[in-house]
Amino acid sequence: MYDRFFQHFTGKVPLSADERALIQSFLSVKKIRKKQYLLQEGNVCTVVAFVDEGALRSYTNDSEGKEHILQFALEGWFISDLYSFLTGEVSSYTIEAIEDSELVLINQLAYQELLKRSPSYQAYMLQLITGAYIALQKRLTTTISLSPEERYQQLIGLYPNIVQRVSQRMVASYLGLTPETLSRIRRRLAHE
Amino acid sequence: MYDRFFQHFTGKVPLSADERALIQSFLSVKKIRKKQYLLQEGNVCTVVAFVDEGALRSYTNDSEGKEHILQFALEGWFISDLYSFLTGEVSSYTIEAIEDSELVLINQLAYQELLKRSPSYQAYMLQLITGAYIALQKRLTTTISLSPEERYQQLIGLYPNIVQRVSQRMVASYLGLTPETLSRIRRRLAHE
DNA sequence: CGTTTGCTTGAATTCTGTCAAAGCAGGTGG
DNA sequence: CCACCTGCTTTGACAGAATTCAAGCAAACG
Repeated sequence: MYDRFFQHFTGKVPLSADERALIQSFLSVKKIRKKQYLLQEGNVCTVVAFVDEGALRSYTNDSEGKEHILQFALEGWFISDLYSFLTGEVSSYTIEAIEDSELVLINQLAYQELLKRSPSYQAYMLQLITGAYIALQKRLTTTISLSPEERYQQLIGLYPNIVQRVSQRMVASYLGLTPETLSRIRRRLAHE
Repeated sequence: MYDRFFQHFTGKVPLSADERALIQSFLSVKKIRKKQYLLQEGNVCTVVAFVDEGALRSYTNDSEGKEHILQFALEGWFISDLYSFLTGEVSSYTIEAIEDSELVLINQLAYQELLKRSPSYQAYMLQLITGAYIALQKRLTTTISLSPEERYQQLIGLYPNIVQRVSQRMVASYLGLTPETLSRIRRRLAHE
């Protein structure tokens, strides 16, 4: 159940059996079905979720009600609104399962307690947030400095598995395009 | 010299005189003139800079050589490419002073040593990276979900001091617009 | 005082979004 | 198991918005 999570963990930080047991006692497992929400806009984000199986997305709605996807998360990825999770402010994001999924959850109490009690967990979390920061910086950089076509090509180059599992309208939303424009870009690229 | 830095520090984490002395021994001060570089694209980012006086910006160049500004940093802010700083990979960003500035620098050795030796520093750095993450998330969200006009209005609402000290072409670059388009947006807003 | 740099404005162009329609595919319920 | 329905993708025509190119003007700088 928690195997993939601890595989990810020990890939970054070594872990004794005792400490693993301590950490595991603070975690929980949640199954979530396609189209169900893990977080809804206007609520506080109370968990950090590790994706053991399935796929999720986080998005925000603009003033016209249109969705803008911030992130996809497949197996082995984390998803959360760390801002809301850490500050307790309400979130402006929604996190939704795009496939039936199985998650390992860390709630806010577990997060704070484990930071105090487990040095390995502390080291792991620092790496996790650093990794989230780096991923976000890359996302912002490509968003502001590449053309729509370049953004699409980079996405299929870096994450071909995501494009296969996610509908084109979601890819379009992630890239900041309408589905129509993405369809035309794909046609142009297919005709070389 | 280091006063403003430690003021910022103790605003987040309490600090004994001994620990302050230890930390200070690892820091250095650098003066940098307008238009000089703190980091150039293609080099490794070797420092995290705290702005004691002045203003800087970080930007990246796209395939057509156009600049896209990622961040401004005024007094009391940090600026760096944390990705390059932490991983040792070369940076795709340039950091440039836009005013004569005075900086407090932390290099990579100091960063690692202080993490080992100073618990307060460790706690401070965790908050710093978390803060950087949160700022980046806000930046990305406004970039992908607001119109150019909304982005401009939010910027002058949140950071009126930045708009006053930075040229309009830089504001335009930060907002992802040409200077001409920003000029037209300002005209529309002035005519209500 | 001359040169450079930044801001504004206009006109033409290009790209993306919008609206609409049609074909397909997958899922659901009878 | 099949018919239907809903949502996704594609395509076309059109409108709208931003970029590009060009010029003029003001302010800053050496």
